[in-house]
Amino acid sequence: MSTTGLYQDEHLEINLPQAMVSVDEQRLILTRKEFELLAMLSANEGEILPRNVLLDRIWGYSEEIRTRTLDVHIRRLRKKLGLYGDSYIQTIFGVGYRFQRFREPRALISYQSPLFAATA
Amino acid sequence: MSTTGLYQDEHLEINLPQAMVSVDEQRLILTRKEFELLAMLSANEGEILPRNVLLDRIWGYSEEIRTRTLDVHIRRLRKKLGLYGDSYIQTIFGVGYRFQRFREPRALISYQSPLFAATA
DNA sequence: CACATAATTTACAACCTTTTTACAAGTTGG
DNA sequence: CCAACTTGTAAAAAGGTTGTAAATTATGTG
Repeated sequence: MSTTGLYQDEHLEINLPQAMVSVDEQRLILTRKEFELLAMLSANEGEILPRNVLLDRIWGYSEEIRTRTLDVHIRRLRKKLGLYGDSYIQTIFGVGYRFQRFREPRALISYQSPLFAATA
Repeated sequence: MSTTGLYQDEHLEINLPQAMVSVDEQRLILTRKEFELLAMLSANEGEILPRNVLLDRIWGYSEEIRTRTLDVHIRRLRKKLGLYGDSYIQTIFGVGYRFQRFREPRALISYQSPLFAATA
């Protein structure tokens, strides 16, 4: 996301200054925490945000606090993002989460190494 | 809304200098407070106006004053705006209110994942 | 593979905010 | 002074937000 606080791609539009988010032209109603979470993630597009950083910045929680609150909020956010939820918000196992720009799904390409090709 | 103090769309027309508001060509009779509220909101189209700002600017109330006056006036205003009341004046939970331009409702698009499409 | 750890998911309860209704006091104009 | 209108408040009802618990599923490691 740029420093203007705007993000836009084929499906998703985020306007941080105006606190507006749309998916496929459809306005999304986010709660404050959901919005803060998406804001923080998308403002750092492509960067991995560790759990403890998110919990600190958004909740003010220190490391000692054991909670699943972040996970649940991630879930709610993904759900509201609909079809694309999982594609925009990636889980980095054991570390945190990352927002990534939408990428058109590509057909998978098979590769058969000539080295191991069966001989007729 | 522009700096001219005019707002107009498919259904609603607001003329601040002349203090005239119409919905679907029908003149609306607003009380002073209702008008001030709509004026302030519409003059800041798209912007979230926090409760405390509205209460300060329109009522001169400081933060300490606990009152539901704003909510009740919002209600009366929405009611006079008729069918579109809720669409023009959005509630930002825990924050305030926002005036937004009318948006034609869009038809929802169904999506059938090819992965789960029934095979004929 | 078995185990430990992490994340996902669902459901729920507590808490807080807004909405709605009704009423009473205040105001205005004839 | 009366009638109609405006305004603010109280209180109940409705609704939204948030964190947690707990069961389930996924992931990584030896």
